[in-house]
Amino acid sequence: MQYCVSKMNEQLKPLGCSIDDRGFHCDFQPLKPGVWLDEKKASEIEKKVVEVEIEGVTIEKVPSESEGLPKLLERTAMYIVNGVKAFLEPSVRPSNKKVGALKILNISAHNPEPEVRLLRLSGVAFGSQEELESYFAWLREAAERDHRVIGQKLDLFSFHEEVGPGLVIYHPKGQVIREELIRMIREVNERLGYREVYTPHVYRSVLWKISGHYYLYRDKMVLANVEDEEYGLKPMNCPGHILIYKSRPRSYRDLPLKLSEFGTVYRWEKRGELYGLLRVRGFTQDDGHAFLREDQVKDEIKAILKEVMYVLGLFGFRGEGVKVYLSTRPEKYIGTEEMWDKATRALEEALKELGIPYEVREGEGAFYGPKIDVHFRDSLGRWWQCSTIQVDFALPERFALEYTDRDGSKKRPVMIHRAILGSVERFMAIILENFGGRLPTWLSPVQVRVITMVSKVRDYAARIVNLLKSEGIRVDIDDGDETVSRKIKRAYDEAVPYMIIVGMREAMQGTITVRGRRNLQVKDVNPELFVRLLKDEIAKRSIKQEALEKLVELQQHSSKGNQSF
RNA sequence: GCCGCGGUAGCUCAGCUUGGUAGAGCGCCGCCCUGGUAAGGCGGAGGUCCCGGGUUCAAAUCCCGGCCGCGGCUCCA
Repeated sequence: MQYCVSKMNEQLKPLGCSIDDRGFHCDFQPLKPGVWLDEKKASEIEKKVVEVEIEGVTIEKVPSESEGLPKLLERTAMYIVNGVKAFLEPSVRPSNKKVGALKILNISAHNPEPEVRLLRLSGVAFGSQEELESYFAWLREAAERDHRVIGQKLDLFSFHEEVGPGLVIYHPKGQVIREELIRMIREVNERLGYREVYTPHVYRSVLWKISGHYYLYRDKMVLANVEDEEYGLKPMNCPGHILIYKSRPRSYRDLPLKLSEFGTVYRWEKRGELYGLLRVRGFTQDDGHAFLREDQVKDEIKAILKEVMYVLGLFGFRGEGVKVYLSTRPEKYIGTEEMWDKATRALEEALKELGIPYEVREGEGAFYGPKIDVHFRDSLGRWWQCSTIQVDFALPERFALEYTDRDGSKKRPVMIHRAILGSVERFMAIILENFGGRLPTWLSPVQVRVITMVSKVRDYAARIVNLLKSEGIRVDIDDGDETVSRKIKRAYDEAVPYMIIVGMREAMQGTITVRGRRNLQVKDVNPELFVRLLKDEIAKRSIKQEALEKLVELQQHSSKGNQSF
């Protein structure tokens, strides 16, 4: 690639190539300002790379000449390909195998240093055209599952110019999903002993000066001057919770003190970094802070970890699809080595005692304490990090937190920050993509849709709707004068998990026809039976259509001539 | 913030190269059909062509600026 490009345009000097899980990136330095490539050129390059005969060409590794090269190339290995200098990251091994298929997906600028502007070609390469095709199929699949597309199609949320970029407006159906997620975490918090609090969105900046955010993250904070005083929107919930701790003297008997909040925070991310619900400027964390004695850290971590695994498991993220990382003391840190060792050991022991496999990331901890991050893999094979458990020595210090120990001496508590979903909006985006919009019943904004076959059964349909409503099931009705197949298509398009179809036959018998996902349908169902099974499926927060499966099973045992398509 | 691309009906998009009557499909509304399982038929309404400025007799179309979005880069306590 580097060889081909430099042959095509002498003004572009190859500067390196790296590979990650999304493909390759090749960087070039334009020798004159204004030298650039467009899409037309890119497709010429694609052709040329595939055609070029490099089989048998000697690729010679030569010692990097450090002179005259930008600093960023110091670690890059240099090769000579047919007399042209090329560079590869040390992790990328050279090969003179023929490239079967190549696609340049993006031409962009790469600024490794503020002054250096490189041309970056990003794309994918495969041994054969077929592999490239299947990659495209995957890309199309991912595009169809894009949460921004689903969010609009299912009427969940929207963004508006008048509101501002990165600020989400939730529609009724989107809010149902938010509320269900929050309700689930609320139950988790209850089990863990966290008590929910509520704190304001705006604070005098002095609070952010004490916490240190004002100095470190000022450019990401929303600040406003009102009546000659500066206020700031909260970028984090912890200072608010710390003030609750500080509102009265604390004794060792008061610990652990655990506070939780679904706190909406604002972080002014740069324009280009915003991305649907995955990266926004205002979002809600399922935040929680525990104030602990050192001897309480391990148990707390264990309890949280168990719940994290439970929550991820609810969505089918488990086993090989979950990875846990323990990040240890970085070079720059606060607190004493002894504190760090104790805390890190507590995290490690917690993981070991629970039998959770984990990987240590040496020196990757935050400056204020070690942490555990949990990653999981979605149905498209992508990895995400949402849950985090962080030990913090810094904030107790900055806010001079203390408690009176058994012997009357003043001690400093340890803080744990934890979030299971992380950001509710981000988590929502991930599960929307994971399920392709077809959410489990408990999360579905509309759980059941009643569909009429003829207008004569409207009263019967209304009775069924009322029955479900009275049982707390989210139900709506489609009783317009349209064909049944049209209504069924609409329900599928809107990702409604269950349809109840009623016609003359059902109205006469006092039964319903239940249709679920994957074209599965059961006739002659007793409405009360369905309600019971459905409530059970919802209460268990199952990701499967358990009610439907049970109906199918029951039907197979009976001799009635039911059918499933 | 940087590089590239884009913004036309509620949605998806065509028209823009070459300036001169604003288009399609879906959705919506109405009528017909009273339906048995993933788009029934016919008709109708619906537009500040993102905003501001410029060029021109004339701008959705060409030029400049802004806003918003998209793909990357950088960043993500």
